[in-house]
Amino acid sequence: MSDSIARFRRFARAVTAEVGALDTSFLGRGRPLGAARVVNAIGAGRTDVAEIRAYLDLDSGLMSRLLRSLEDEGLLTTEPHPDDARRRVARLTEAGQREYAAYEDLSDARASALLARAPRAEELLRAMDLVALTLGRDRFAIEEVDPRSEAARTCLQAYYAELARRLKTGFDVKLSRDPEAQAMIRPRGAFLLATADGLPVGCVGLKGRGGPVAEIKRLWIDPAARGFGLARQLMEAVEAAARDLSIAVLRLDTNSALPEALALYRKAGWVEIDRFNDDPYPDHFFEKVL
Amino acid sequence: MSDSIARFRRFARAVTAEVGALDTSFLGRGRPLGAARVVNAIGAGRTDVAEIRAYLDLDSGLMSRLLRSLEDEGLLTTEPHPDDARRRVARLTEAGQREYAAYEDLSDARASALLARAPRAEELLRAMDLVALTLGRDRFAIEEVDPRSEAARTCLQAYYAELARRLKTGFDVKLSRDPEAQAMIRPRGAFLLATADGLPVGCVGLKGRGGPVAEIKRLWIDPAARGFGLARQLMEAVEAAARDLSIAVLRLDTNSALPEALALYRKAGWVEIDRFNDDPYPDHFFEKVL
DNA sequence: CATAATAGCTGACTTTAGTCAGGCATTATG
DNA sequence: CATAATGCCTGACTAAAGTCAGCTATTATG
Repeated sequence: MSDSIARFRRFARAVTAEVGALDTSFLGRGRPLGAARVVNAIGAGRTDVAEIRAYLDLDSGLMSRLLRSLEDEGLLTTEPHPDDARRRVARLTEAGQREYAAYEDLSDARASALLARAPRAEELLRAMDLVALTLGRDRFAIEEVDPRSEAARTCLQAYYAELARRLKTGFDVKLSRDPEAQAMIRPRGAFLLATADGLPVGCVGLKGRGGPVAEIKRLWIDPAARGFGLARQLMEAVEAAARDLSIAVLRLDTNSALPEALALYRKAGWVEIDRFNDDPYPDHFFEKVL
Repeated sequence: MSDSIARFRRFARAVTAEVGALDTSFLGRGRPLGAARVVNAIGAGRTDVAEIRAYLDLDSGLMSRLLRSLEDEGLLTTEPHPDDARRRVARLTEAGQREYAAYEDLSDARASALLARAPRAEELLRAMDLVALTLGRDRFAIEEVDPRSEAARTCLQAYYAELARRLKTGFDVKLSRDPEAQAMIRPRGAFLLATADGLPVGCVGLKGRGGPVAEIKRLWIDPAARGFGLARQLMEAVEAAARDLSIAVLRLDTNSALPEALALYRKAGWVEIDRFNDDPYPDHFFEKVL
């Protein structure tokens, strides 16, 4: 398949040009690229000098000089790290934050200009998601969030939409047993969100009733994030959360129109049991003793 | 949709890291990036010095010095352009070709390493195609080729596969009137191939019988290249080719399962006519007087 | 508590990239 | 055929990036 390599490389050429153009636009703010990158790294939350150095792959001497020049410009201040006075942390001043915002605006403007001229923007974004997640040096992060948070709701909406698409019967949340949020918040339950580079890419809910039995609900992975073992990671994380909440037995229901989910549960040691609710959508029921 | 911007930018971060890593790997061959880029540009077929300069956006002084240093290394030779002695053309020596091959190997290795770790490589490539074509600074090129050439056959295979997928009846080339290649080669007809950055992305055939009436066949556009008006461009090009061959009347048949094709023909001034063949697949017939 | 390791800083570099004015052939143009 | 324009070259820069040895202050370790 040398053709795949040619296709990959056509892609690489196209994005190289795009990346170069963005760098050039950064120069427009009268500061060399190295300094601009430092401002952006700090603005993005990388405050530890060593961390920035590792991220940007800079020599310590060069890093030091860049910090000094940005300090002279009044864009940042440095101070010793509270836990270790050998290390330093950098912080943007107000002027620095304005500069960072200006760089962000440049990037945002490029992004929206490009999206605007794309004939099928949503399809393009899905493609970009897949590429970003495959190339991504950051792996996935899993955190516990409120199921009513915006990120959680984004995932849930996508989950409902996918069920509606894939179940032969369609899917209407109102007809299903929609767990109220409290059941998926500690101390009764939990709701886990998986993110990649800050954007939500998957979720799973643990719906408890205060007793030793709880249910796994709403396991969903962004199509672009499938194939990386994220569902398994989320399931492991939610089982850990359940143990933490002293849950002894986990249950879940699912539908045979979702074969990848069935396969996952079977492989992860879940055993099939009889129907335990009268929800109209599921046709398979599983249990796992922790 | 500020979320789209966030998604775009996650993509940009991921590919920036990837691009940077490739550049770094180029440095491993003991030559600054500028010089490496020149070697690659020439290796890729850009021999004219002015053309390389425009492509890499280099100052004439800098370009000159890079050429000189590569000449000193024995990687290339320059000579005056045969048509215009002010211009120069650069040519890689054998040593230069070996260096170019080494750079190509580095790129290929990165590409295949990345593709190997992608869980769904074909889906990833489709995504990359779409991104590359949307960002691509090079627009499409249309050229006349032999319908039996490899690139043409790639398109035709994809065309047949798509018909098989989209027609309710399925599609079997053998049951259709497959024009023999001679009918799509001058002087009887023509076959046009659209490429993007060297890779085939669409085709159209003009099937003539020597008389004033000819048929348009095999119009196909790579899904990743749809929405850019390429079908219209190909139709215009094939009409021009038909005029060039003194064709007076063009005909074509198509199927209502391909609504975008029907819309295109109607918009381009084609008028619907009665069935003019007994091919089992088409259910719509069009004509255009040139 | 002496010693080693770590994080960052400074000075003194080199290399790479980029800029600009002027020059020399060569080619186009009125 | 004089003049202008073009394409490339050279010299003489400046700016940015990257390297390296040695320094100081701090923290970890046996």
